[in-house]
Amino acid sequence: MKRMLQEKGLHGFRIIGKPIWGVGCCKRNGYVEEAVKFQRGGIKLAEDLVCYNTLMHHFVTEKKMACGEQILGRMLVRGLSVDAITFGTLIDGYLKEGEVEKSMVVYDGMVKMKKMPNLVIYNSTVNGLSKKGMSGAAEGMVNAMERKDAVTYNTPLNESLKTGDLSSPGTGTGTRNGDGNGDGKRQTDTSPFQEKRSRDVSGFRLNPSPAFPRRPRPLGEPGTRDGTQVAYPCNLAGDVEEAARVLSEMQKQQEEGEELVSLVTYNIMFNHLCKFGCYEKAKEVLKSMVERGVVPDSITYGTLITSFSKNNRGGEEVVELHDYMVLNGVRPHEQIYKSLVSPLLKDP
DNA sequence: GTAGGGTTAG
Repeated sequence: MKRMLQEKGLHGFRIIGKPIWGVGCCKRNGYVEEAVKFQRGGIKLAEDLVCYNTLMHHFVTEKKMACGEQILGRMLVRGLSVDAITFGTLIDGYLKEGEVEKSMVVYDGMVKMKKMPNLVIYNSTVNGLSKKGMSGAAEGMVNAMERKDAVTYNTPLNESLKTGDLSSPGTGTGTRNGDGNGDGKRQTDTSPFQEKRSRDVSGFRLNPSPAFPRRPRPLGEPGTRDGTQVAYPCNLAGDVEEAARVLSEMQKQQEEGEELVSLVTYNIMFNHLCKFGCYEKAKEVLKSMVERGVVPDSITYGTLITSFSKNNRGGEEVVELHDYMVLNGVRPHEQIYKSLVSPLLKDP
């Protein structure tokens, strides 16, 4: 039997008894389906917390929320322990489906079982709320959170920059988006959207679930340095200059030991800086990122090379950018390299 | 020694 499992690629699978390499291992090998079939087919596989959590994650990413609920039910019925990861996975699944209410129901259930929500669950919720346009609610959560990390801010920052879509094609190239633009956009594009957004938020505020949001931990840590709160990036409305300012504040706090800026944060900034034509600023930020020891990845590469090429910044600058990133450890996005960079290198 | 959850583009 064990050999059969191994032949199927289910290495380390155990038929009950000892420490296991359960479904988690199958998943790595792309065999979750097999594991599920085995389970249905009466072959007894090890059933423990990690195994069920892995199944839960699988169902949730397939958007099979009913199955996720079933997994939770089965765990409870069998008296298995259930932890924050079990609940967190389910909560995140609902939020990704835009089902804020249902995520709150699960959250309440968790609290009733005396399980403390952790940072990941809060981040997940902030992410879900932001993507639903409920920036006010998201901001409320962030303010109520005691601990935060880079993930906490990434989605709100991204969403906040997206909203002020000043699409002015054609004028894109050298124009800096100074103060003048701010007035123009307020009168035209964004106002209907903002109205809708604040309605959503107030709707949320009128019917909040009793225990939600709540502080992550009642830990009254005496030594917390306060007054160093980062301005929460909730209403940047496409103002990249302001965003860049917020970023440098966050970088400052990073130096004081708080992990608030990550590679993803930089990638978000690059994306928006380029969209708004702030190429020089983008290069500055790239430099400061590298100097802080953050290595660009293929998303960084793709974002920067694509927009620099699109806007005809000149081949030289694109190549220069490519070289700089490669020298600093990026593995170029292959397709983008082939289509945009290597043609520039042809020398007859 | 061991496993499982959250963030960015196209």
